Amino acid sequence: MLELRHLKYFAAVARERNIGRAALALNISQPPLTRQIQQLEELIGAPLFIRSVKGVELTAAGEALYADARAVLSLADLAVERARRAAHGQLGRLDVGIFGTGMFDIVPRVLLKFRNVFPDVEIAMHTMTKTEQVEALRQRRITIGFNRLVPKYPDIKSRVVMWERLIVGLPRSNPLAAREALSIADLAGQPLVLFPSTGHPNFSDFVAHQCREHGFIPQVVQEVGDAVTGVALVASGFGVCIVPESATHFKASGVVYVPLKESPPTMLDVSCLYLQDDPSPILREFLRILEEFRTENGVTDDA
Amino acid sequence: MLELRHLKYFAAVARERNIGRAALALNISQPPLTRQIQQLEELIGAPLFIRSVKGVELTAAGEALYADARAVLSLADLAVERARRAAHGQLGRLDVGIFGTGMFDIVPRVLLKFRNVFPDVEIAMHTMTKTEQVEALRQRRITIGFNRLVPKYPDIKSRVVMWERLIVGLPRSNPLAAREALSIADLAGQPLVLFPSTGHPNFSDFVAHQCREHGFIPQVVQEVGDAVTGVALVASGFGVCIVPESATHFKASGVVYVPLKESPPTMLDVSCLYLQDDPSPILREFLRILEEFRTENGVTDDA
DNA sequence: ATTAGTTCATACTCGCCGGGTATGGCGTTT
DNA sequence: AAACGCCATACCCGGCGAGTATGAACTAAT
Repeated sequence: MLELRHLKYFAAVARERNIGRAALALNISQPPLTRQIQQLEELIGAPLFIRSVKGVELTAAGEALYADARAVLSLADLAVERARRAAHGQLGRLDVGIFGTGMFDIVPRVLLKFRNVFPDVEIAMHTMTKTEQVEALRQRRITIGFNRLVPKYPDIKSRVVMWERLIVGLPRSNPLAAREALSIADLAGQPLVLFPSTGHPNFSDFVAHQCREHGFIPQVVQEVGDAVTGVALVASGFGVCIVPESATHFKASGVVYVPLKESPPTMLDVSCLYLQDDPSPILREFLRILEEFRTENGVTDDA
Repeated sequence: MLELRHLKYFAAVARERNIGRAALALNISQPPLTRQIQQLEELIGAPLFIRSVKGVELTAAGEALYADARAVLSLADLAVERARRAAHGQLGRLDVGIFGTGMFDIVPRVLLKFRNVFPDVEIAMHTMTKTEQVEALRQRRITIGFNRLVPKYPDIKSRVVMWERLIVGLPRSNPLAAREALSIADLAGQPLVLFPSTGHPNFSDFVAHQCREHGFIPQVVQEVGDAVTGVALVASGFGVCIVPESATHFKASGVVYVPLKESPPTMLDVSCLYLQDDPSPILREFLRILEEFRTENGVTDDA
């Protein structure tokens, strides 16, 4: 049976054009090397070297094999090296579930930090809803997910990546648009655009809850799927909209963003989800990077 | 030390996701397979499988190695196969030295026949003079050469590929251009364009000799390097030109080709040269094809 | 709960084969 | 003729790959 040993020895002899010198280079004695070469020639079914008094030279078959043998040997070395790197999470693929407004600011910053440390890990991003993320995590289609307001699941852990302030998006025509800051109470009676309504608890529920806390029932004029659509509706005068701060990265003409002055300002999380018992070394490395990110930015799990 | 055995066994286990079944497929028993996998894991420095009661599944490192292992194994198989084919002359490279008028007809026909039988042998053609061909053969830069009027060398054998008739190229304005056929004697007094003058014996010497045989001293007006230049000079009225028949493949306006009627017509060889003791299987196969070609066309070594 | 049936791991023996030393054959060099 | 270089052969030893028998851990079924 062909073994890497045969190819390694053969390559040494082909390189040195001399069996004795090759044996020296391989740190073995000459006779066993001769034997291995003979075995290989028998396996191929043709001589690989023509022996002369000066040493050996390659036959056509030997020439052909030499080219391939080097390729096999270096590929085998590479395979071992890559397996080692994969074991330490330095190689492979990180599938990430992302969501609407998350992709504007915080998610790219975290992923960029990760990519800087592990440039050989391919990062694939998939936009999906919260429930899709949970499903995909369980099926191992993604390794981590980013989302907000994540409920507790028995098999899924989560870690807050950052806390975001809430701000109000209004059409420039609205009288409140001129204010320096607003209170949630100021929005009583204003037509509200909410999003999204799927996957409880969600941002929609969260905003409605905040309104009730401040003593009024929100007047919902429209529910949409994502923040971008919401802001678009605000721009065309449908009403006002409470959005996380990162939504301001989405500029829409005719929309003014005004901060909320509640103190401490009402905060909304962006969290990272992952499977409790996923042994992937890439995940472990990612979580390490995430912890660094949290301490750099002073993030804790409480609001 | 890593061996192909490790990769082969590992690939089988990775494919079956089960050590026992993989052992069955490999025609060995289960314990040694377990041991080999453990060895491989120790070599890599990380587990490749996570064992469960249902069987095994790949870790990230295992996943990475599996992809590479298959590549190494198939490349190793390919290497053996290609070495075998190279040993039988079915793979590799045939460097051919060719010369001016040879490339018009006979050389392509022989090489095409060879290519049809050995499509995986790369054929490289190099135009060079007779002396360059001999030099290149000795330095193994070419495996075969084609040429005419090849002298005997101690280390080089030659084999006639075909015999060519001689014909006369004349400008249309020349009175002899109207004849059906010419004798060499008819050319007495005509201005002759000869080629080439390097590398004796050469075609130039050959033609001069023929003229003397027919009782006149040739009146040489110009010597040029190759047949194409010679015919070009004839076209512009420099004189007449004796060329091998295959030169008629080079059409030049204003040139008329008239056969020589000597009986048996004076013949010129195209021969194939090769190194006496070149062991290359490709050369052997080429010579075999060449012999076929000779019997098909009834070629012998005598004129 | 017990049993039967998975799966992979361990313990031990056997025999092949890779690697060692010693030596021989052969051709070149001095 | 002698000395040298190179590869091949002969022979021995020990490691390791492969085999059998058995254990350990867990699941599934009765």
